[in-house]
Amino acid sequence: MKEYVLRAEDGPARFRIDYEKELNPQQLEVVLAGDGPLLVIAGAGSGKTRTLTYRVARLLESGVPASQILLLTFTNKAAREMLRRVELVTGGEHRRITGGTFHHVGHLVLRRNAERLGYRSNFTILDREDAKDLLHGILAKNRTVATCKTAPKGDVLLEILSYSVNTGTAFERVLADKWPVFGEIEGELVRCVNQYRSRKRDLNLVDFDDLLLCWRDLLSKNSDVREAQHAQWRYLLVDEYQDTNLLQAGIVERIAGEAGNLMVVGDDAQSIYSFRGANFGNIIDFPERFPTCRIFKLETNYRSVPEVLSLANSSIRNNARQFPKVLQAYRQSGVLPEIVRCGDVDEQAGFVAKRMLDLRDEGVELRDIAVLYRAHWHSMELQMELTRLGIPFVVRSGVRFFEQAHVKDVGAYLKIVTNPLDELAWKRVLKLYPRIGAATADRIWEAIHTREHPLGDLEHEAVLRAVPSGARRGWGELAAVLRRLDSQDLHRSPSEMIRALVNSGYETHLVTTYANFHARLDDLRRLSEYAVKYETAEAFLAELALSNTVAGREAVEEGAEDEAVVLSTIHQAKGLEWRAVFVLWAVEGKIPDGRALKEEGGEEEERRLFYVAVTRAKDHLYIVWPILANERNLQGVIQRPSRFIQELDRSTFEESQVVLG
DNA sequence: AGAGTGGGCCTTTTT
DNA sequence: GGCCCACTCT
Repeated sequence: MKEYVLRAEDGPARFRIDYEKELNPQQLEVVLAGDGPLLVIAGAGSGKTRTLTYRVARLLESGVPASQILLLTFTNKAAREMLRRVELVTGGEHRRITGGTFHHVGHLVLRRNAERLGYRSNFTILDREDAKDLLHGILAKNRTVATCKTAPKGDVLLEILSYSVNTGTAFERVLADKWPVFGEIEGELVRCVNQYRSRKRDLNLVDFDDLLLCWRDLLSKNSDVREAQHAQWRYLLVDEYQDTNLLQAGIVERIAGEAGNLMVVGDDAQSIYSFRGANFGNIIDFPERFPTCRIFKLETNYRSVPEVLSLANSSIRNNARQFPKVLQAYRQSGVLPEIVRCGDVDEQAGFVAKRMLDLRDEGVELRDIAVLYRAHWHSMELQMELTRLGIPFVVRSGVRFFEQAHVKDVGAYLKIVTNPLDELAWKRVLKLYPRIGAATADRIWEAIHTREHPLGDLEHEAVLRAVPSGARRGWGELAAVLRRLDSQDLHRSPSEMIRALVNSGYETHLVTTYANFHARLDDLRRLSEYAVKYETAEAFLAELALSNTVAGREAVEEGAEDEAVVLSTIHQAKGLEWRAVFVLWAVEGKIPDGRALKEEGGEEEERRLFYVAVTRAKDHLYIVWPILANERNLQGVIQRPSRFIQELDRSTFEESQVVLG
């Protein structure tokens, strides 16, 4: 288990920084500000990370022990980047600060206080797919729901529940407001949700939301815990505050206390996560919640040429709800953004690919180019075109690395060994063997989980009775693998466990099941190497569940994207920048997304998303849209350019049209 | 009865 | 690519 109590022997700082030289006056003010609550409104590209980094350095320099600093970010990537830069600035002193996503730190807190919350400390974390499966199973067993025509599927019910948890709204309320179609089976759905909650407890499982919920409740109900954490983390810094939800704000506020040293940084114009409960009000109302707070603004943009910035400003001006601020360009004038009209989807892909090659000839490296879009599948045609032309690319969307079947399978074996009551893991693994499907898996699980020592009784008569004769051989193999993984000679090392698993049968499964087994085997080899960092399977599994695609990919295959163009959803591009950015599919229905528009405040959120997309560009910005596209079963439907294009000031862009030749 | 396979249909964003 | 359903095979 990773402990979050860090070095006790923090000494005085041994580095010197010339803050006046490194920072602009606005940034400097933030960095040198004294104790108490601080709100920093940081525009896109205004050196937010830089400011946070120097603020941390300054705290260390003035004698604050690293162990008293808690740095909360939104993504793993942001966390790693921040800690790396702190280390750089402070001269590489290995002063460990508690840093990570809310979920990550919540996990550490929960491990430590599991018993108090009614869990055993070897609990495992459900990722989205696991949680969905668990709910699906409960729904399928409910007669009323199963026979009802308009019943939610597992993933929909999970979304409703998650939204209710993250916004602190009663489940029934969310159901009535946002999913009225399910009104008639409300009572049954409530029952299912309650079953889901108790199943998690019985099986020693927590989902993503529990990591936050348990933490918040722990702080609310136990003044001793609150005081301990308040004393431990005397300095809290929170990045991307505009995307935090009520739960997260509650956690931070409880730890910091009313006059605590809480610094929150964010940009209301870049709030794009309200669909999962992010609360705009956290940042807007911060001054009211913390009456003694001081407010700072960072308004100089260092990233983009003024042309890109004018376009961005011209767009976001159309939003009513925002902090007034004027973002100013620091850089010299460059080229105007281009809005490119293409004949159809293939031309759109063709244009982007060709322009990429031109840019490369002009000296822009491929890794400095990104294509951004609203939804995963919007990049399909482009991927084909890039493949055809041999242009290397990495896709930062779609199926996540850690969510691929073979990675999930390996995780499931490890989960069984660490938490033999993990029903989902058992069933996933069982179904990998011949002649074992859902029904047989259920029966075997029933026989196993009632044993006092599930892993010790694999060949017990009572268990064997549940295994039909056709499946006996597979069961024998599985039992042997599990005994091997559970044996002491692997030293409980997740890395060795993965290797042992691959060597004792799983490789055969891959070879017989997947055409691309070679790539998958490579993945597992890298996964095993990556796992060396973790001493216990629990720690490793938690990392698997809490890491997103980007982090996972990068962690596992370092440097693979050195020479490649990046394809990403706009959401995943937040906080990043490239010399050239293409915004794909800028048509009504895609950007803005048709469904998102139906949500309250949907148009403004979609506009902020557009704003995030365009402000990723440093030098070159292309907004591309096709006139014709296929929709459902209709071919060649005429598209309308995005309203976000139409409302732009005409002087902020140049229009062009694709002529293929 | 239950395992396995193929076709049809849909596709928001994520810790 | 994922999910569901209908169909066939054991």
